[in-house]
Amino acid sequence: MSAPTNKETALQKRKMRIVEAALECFLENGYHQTGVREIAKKAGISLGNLYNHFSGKEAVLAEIAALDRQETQPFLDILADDEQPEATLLRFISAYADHAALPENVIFSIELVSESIHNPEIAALFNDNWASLVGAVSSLLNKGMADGCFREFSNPDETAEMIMDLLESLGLRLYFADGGKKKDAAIDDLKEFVRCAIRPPVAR
Amino acid sequence: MSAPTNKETALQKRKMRIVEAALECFLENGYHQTGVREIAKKAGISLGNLYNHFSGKEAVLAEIAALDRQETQPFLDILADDEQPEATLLRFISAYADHAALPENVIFSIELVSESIHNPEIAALFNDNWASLVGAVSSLLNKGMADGCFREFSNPDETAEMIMDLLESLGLRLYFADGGKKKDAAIDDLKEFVRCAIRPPVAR
Amino acid sequence: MSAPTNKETALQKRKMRIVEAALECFLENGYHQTGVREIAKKAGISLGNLYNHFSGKEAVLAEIAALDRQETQPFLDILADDEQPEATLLRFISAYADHAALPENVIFSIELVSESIHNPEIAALFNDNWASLVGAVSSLLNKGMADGCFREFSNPDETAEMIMDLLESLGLRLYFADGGKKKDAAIDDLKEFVRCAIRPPVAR
Amino acid sequence: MSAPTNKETALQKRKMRIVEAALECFLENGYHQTGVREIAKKAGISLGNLYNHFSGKEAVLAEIAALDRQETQPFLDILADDEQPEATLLRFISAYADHAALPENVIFSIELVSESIHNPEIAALFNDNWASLVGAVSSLLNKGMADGCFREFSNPDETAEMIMDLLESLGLRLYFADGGKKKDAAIDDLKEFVRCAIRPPVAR
DNA sequence: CATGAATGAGTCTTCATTCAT
DNA sequence: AATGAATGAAGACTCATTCAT
Repeated sequence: MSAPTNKETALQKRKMRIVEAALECFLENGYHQTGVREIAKKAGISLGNLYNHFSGKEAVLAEIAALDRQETQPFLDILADDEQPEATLLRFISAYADHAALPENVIFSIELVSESIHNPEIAALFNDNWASLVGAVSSLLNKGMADGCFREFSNPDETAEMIMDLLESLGLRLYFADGGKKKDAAIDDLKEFVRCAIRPPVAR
Repeated sequence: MSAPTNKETALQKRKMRIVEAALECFLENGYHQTGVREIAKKAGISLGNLYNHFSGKEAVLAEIAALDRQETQPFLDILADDEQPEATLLRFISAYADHAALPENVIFSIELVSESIHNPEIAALFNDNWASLVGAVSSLLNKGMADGCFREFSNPDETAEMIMDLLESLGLRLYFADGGKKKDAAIDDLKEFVRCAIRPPVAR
Repeated sequence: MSAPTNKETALQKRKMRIVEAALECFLENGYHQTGVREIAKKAGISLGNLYNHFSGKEAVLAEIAALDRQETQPFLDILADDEQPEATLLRFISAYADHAALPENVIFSIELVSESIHNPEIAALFNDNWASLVGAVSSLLNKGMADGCFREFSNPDETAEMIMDLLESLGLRLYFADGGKKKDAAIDDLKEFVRCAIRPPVAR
Repeated sequence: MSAPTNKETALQKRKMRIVEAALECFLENGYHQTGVREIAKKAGISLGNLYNHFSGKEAVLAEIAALDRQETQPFLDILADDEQPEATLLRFISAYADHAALPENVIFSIELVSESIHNPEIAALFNDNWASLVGAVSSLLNKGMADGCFREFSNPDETAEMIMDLLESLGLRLYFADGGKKKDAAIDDLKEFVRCAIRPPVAR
């Protein structure tokens, strides 16, 4: 494998510029309302040249979705620490909620879900990301069950999904509440809700 | 109140036909991918005539969103029975989950949320619906707290929102799982999750 | 010939209402920018009913142009007094300039001329009106020539046309000057110009 | 100043082709009756490409109006010679009348005036052109007054406007007379009229 | 790799007019 | 005479994409 030449990294930088420009546009006006021209302009390149880097508008969206994967890693790292499952889970919730509550992430999540419905390729990327997070949470739940610090879930995978659902939904809710709701309080409520939902039948 | 004339009802029927046609189209191809021509064609009327009934494409979407309100009523009715809060809540969950899991409802929810981001009018209609459901659930939670059959929520409203979030998310999840997941099992898991989340600290 | 019944006059009134409404619309937005719906609405009748009175949008315009003829009469009356040709001509100029300077008349003249280019029927009506005025002025010029108070025109008809041109143009100019020009001063200048143009070679 | 590249001139040529095509269409059917498709077709380009050169239909009209300015220059040149004001003026009248009598110029003038009423941008372009001509005529009149070969105008600017009015109106009149009137005779009559209108009180 | 002119199907919407009631 | 729903062609304009340079 040859080391990346300057040319190669320059190209990647160019691609990055496009992706970033596209992301900005999508967040501001939505995927469908954004024109390829607009993206190229914001990226500072010519319209035609964009097609030398991406096969089309959709490919740009796919690239963004793929890059999203990178942002997932820190959360997987948090979940990897399974010494104290409950503490870890709560730490994860705090961290992920902070991330999911960013308006840009809310908007982009919706845009992605919405696009997923009629676009299998995007759906696949989206599911991938989701599955890796759910899998990690699920592992933690299993560990906690084994340790006896969580109750017996009849279906840990499903429980993991529901916890993730709550986190994503929180972002959406805060977005539409539009400042009228305190993020930190909402996160605390979510933690309380989850803690109750996973604690063993008899309080410790 | 004067009785509706034949003309009036015929007009309403026509409007209904358009709304139904539009709904079908939106579900099949999404709001943005659907052309006004397509709607008119499916409704069996001329393109121009559609504009005699609606001011534009967006107005059709708004009408659909407004009609959605009617579908909400049965669930409010269920929640109104607060004799046995827990049983009522579980009944509501079953009913609403069934409803939210219908592919058409999933798709339409997403389409509506997605549109809400860049379209305040739709956002308002959507929020209205949501608020009425959350309010009803919240009332029930308060009653349950007073009765002692639920734990003390530090914030019943937020709890209600989370329960609703779980229900909406369930639909989405089942939709993307695309047959690979059993609806009934998932609903049971959700009930279990919520039951644990709201029960008093010491098991009854 | 039977006397007009109440019904007949009511109909004419209705037609008048339509014509007036149309005129208002045309002045405000121009003939092409005005929709038939708009006219009907302003006239207080239904869209379909307008077609019971006029064969179409163009027919309404034609009717307006025809009615314009009536407004011409007073000026023909002024010109009919040929005792003192110069005084009469100057009186006519004052009166017609006042009329031609009204914004509504300017706009309508332009609209009519513009439409005349691609529409022979309108052109005919327009020319009719014009010809009757030019004819009357021409008669006056001939009388003045015979009386010796005007110079010998090599072509009185053409001279009459030019005087009328100056009057119509004055309206247009005042319209676009938009308040920056004094109407009365402009009329005085026009009178001076015409007086010089028609006086005999040696000053009286 | 860098020399225009081949590309630049090719582009300007393309723009010219569009402008010419549009002009043809406008003359034939009028501005409002002409569709953008028609222009593109006549220019031999695709519909969409027209929008790469002009922001819209109106911009094409504006460009035409702007180009009209160039045609004005020769007349300004004629008027610049103020050695013999009367001779110069008469030469100008002949030249401008010839120009103004061309059917295409008549039609286009009307179209432009008509559009000016509801469209300030076009009005501005139109006024510009007009003002430059009136200004030049006015200068000449002033020179002629100083030389004593013209009478004392109480308002030379206004007089200049009236002379221009006569010229424009002549075109219109000849257009509607539609062959029934001799252009040259009409021009002679106009010259006679103006000569009388500007000569000093006592014949030379 | 870079450019932006060129494409043409596609967008929503408006319009004058007709017609059943 | 009166209504307004129905028609469908025409309106201006946008778009993702291609291609010659």
